[in-house]
Order: sequence, then structure tokens, then C-alpha cells
Amino acid sequence: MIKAVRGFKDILPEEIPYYRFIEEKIKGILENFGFREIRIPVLEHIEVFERSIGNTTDIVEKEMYTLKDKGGEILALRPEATAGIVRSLIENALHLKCPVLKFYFSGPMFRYERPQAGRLRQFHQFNVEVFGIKEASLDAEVVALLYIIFQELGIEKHINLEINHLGCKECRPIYKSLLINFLSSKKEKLCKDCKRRMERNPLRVLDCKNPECKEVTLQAPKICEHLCTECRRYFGETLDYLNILGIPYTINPMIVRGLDYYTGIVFEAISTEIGAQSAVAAGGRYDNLVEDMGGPPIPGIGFAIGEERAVMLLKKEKKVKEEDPRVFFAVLGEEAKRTMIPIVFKLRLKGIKCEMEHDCRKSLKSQMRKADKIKAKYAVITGEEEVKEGFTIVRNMESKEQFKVKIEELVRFFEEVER
RNA sequence: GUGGGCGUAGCUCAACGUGGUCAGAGCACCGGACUGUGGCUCCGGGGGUUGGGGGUUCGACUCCCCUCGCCCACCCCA
Repeated sequence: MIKAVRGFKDILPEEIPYYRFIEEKIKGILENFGFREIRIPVLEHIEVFERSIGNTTDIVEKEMYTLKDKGGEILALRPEATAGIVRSLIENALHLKCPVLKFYFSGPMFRYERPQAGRLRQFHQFNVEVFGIKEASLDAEVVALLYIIFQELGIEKHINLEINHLGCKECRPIYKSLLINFLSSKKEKLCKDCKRRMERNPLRVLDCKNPECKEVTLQAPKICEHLCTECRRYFGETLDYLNILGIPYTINPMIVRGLDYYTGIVFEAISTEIGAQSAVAAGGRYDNLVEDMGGPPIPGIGFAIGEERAVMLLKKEKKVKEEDPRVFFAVLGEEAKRTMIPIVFKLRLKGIKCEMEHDCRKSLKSQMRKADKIKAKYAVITGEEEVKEGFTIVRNMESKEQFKVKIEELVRFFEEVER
């Protein structure tokens, strides 16, 4: 049997309503917030990711799906969306064309990782990005927006909004060396992964899961206590705005984010209910990214929601279901089928969801079983006699009431009844 | 890349520990009881080369080896 590739999952019809609910709900909110949709390609030149996400991150080092096309170019399936959106912003000079630079995007991402609960090789993210504004009020708006999205999805009780500030070009390096000094003094107590992290990305030691490392990092200097006055002011002001907006959050000095491009405010929506991969959404400010990728110095901030992870929470909360058909047409014999099929089409065009049995040799009993199984509200029963006499039997499947309806009046009948 | 768990009908699982009743049940599916009327009930039916390959044995779903796949966790991250 041919099976799907590891880490690539079918989203079957019964699950689709959850994804639609999420995507449609979020789009509705974002449009009101003044965001516009953008769609970017699945493939990019590999530099798009190397120059943005960071050459020493695992994503770029070992998790990208790369390929050489027939012209010898090295391309990569996008492991995340922000880099591509920035590429598009620069390439299309959107900053000169759009008065407001607020974009959203939803689509599949690809990372070659070992699958586990809440982690796939192809997964879906819903991205939100704002460019060109660097104001605490905007940062608060973006963070608040994320919370409101969860609220509107009805899953805000399942997540915790955590926020931190990573500092700027000035204060981050100072903090970093402070941290390295501290960690070096405790080196023996750290796990082997953390010893490695110390060299590559010391900030990441802070979110190690190892209990012993956690004990050590509890004592570590906290970035938010070592911000320069400007960053401190900005962080405080952002939190102020969040308070004004009534958004619940907690400051977590341990969140550092994995991508190199983050600067300033970073935040995560965390859940304890979806396995070890607890981030349902995450984001932050990236003020140098556009410039680093060869564009003008435009600041940015954004976040991504993991759709599969959000669906996991949604499933705990409510059953989103698709619409059942309204009418099932049971047809006994060729004549009945030929008479009813145009009517089925007419009703469908009027927006009434109908289903007809195509095997008209099946017993009425089995056709009624099907009507019941698909949860149709009405069954229309037509046999040879009915066709001859010009009427048909309409049965209300719930009340079991039946009436005769003239065939030429069927469409009008259902228009009335279904209005 | 590393570790642990698991692979028996479409689904959930039993039979494997002491190899030798048949490879079984529930759900789902199809049909009948009701010659043209669903859900409940009763009755019947189709379906499995027990993930694949090799070995031990008179005999393996059951024991051994290899392989593939899935799941969970580490790593990393949405």
C-alpha cells in the first residue's frame, strides 16, 4: 500500500471544518484590524532563509527541505513564512506602494524534523506581520490581537500569553556576556545540550527543559532586568497598553525564541494540553530583518499561529461540524430517476443541499437508510406510480410526517419550507 | 540524529507469558425480518497472505534475527 510521506498528513473531510473555522474566523478579525492578505510561494531561493532565520539555527542547518532545480539553483521549501513575506516586501517595494503595511498569510510550512505530538513535517501556520511602525502601542496591539484571536476561537482558557523583551543592539550583547559569565561559573551543573548551547546560542539555555538546568537558570541574570533605559521604557509602555486593553499576560524572562531575527518584544501563546510542543503561537519584533535581507531599514513585528496545534485545542472545546444535507431523493426505477434529477439540480442551484440515490434498483428500505445516515431533514420518495400520477412523497425525517407534493411544485415547496 | 513503546479485519482490541481449536469480538459496512419507507431490536453476510523477510520447530500471530512503518519523548519549534 502506498502511504503518505512521514510527517505529511491528510486533512480528511471530517477535520476540515476545524481548519475552516480557524482560518475564516481569523481572517474576519484581521480584516477589521486593517490587515490585507498576501500569498507567497512555497519555494524560495535558499538564501531567503539563510539570511533571515540564521545560519546556525537548526532550522537552517538541518531541517530544511532543499532541492536543486533543473537549472542548478538551490531552492528550499519554506520552513516559515516571515522570511518570504519580507522578501516579497523588498522585491515589490511594498513600502512605497501601500500606505499601511499590515499583512496576513496562511499556508503549509515544511521542516524535516522527527514527527511527534503537535509536530509534523508539513504543517500550517497563520502569519500576521506589520512593517514600518515602531511604537509600543503597536506592539501591544499585535500582542492583544493574538489574544483576541484565541478569545474569538473560544480557546483562550487553554493558553497562556507570555511576553519578554530581548533588548536591542546595545543592551543585548552586554546581557549576553553577563549570561555567559554566569553560565560558565555553573557549567558542571548543566546538561550536555546546554554546554553546547552556551557556545552557539547562550540565550537558549534559559528555556532548557532539564530540571537541573532549570534550577541553575532560575538564578541566572534576567534580560528584562538588564535592558538599557530605552528598551526598558519601551517594554514598560507596551505592558501599559496591554493593561489598558485588558489583555492578560505574564512576563516570562525565559522565553527567547529560536529564530535569530527577533529583537525587542517577543511573546508566545503556550498550552500544556497539546503534548511537549507547547507553543500554539509565537512571535516578536524583528527590526533589523528587512535591512539584513537587503531592503531599506524598516522595522517589523509579527506572529505565527500553528494551525494544527490550534485545532487540537479547538477539538477539546467544541465540535465544529459541517452542514448536513437537507433533502435526500429516493428514486425507485429509471423513470423516477430521470424525472427527479433535474429537480435535484434546481434545488442545489437555489442553495439547498441535496443528495440523490444513483442506484435506483436499490430497495426503498436501503435508500431510506441512506437518507437517515446522511442526516437529511427530508426524504423525497418517488416510484413509478408517483411519476405516472405527477406527484411525489415528501417525508419529514424527524417528525415522520408525509405529504404528497406535485412534482412541478417540489422546488417551490422546498423554497418555502427551507426559506 | 538519540531514546522508549507499539505493529492482528475499515476502526478499537482479544488470542501470544506455558508454540499445536479453528485468527476471534465489538463498532462500522451490506442484506433480510417489513414484496415501496430510516433510527431500536433480532437474524444473516462480506471481509485478515496476524506490517514485510528470514530462521528455530513436526507445527509460529505466539520464540529468535533483520527490515519497514507508526506513536511518544529528547533535540528543535508553530
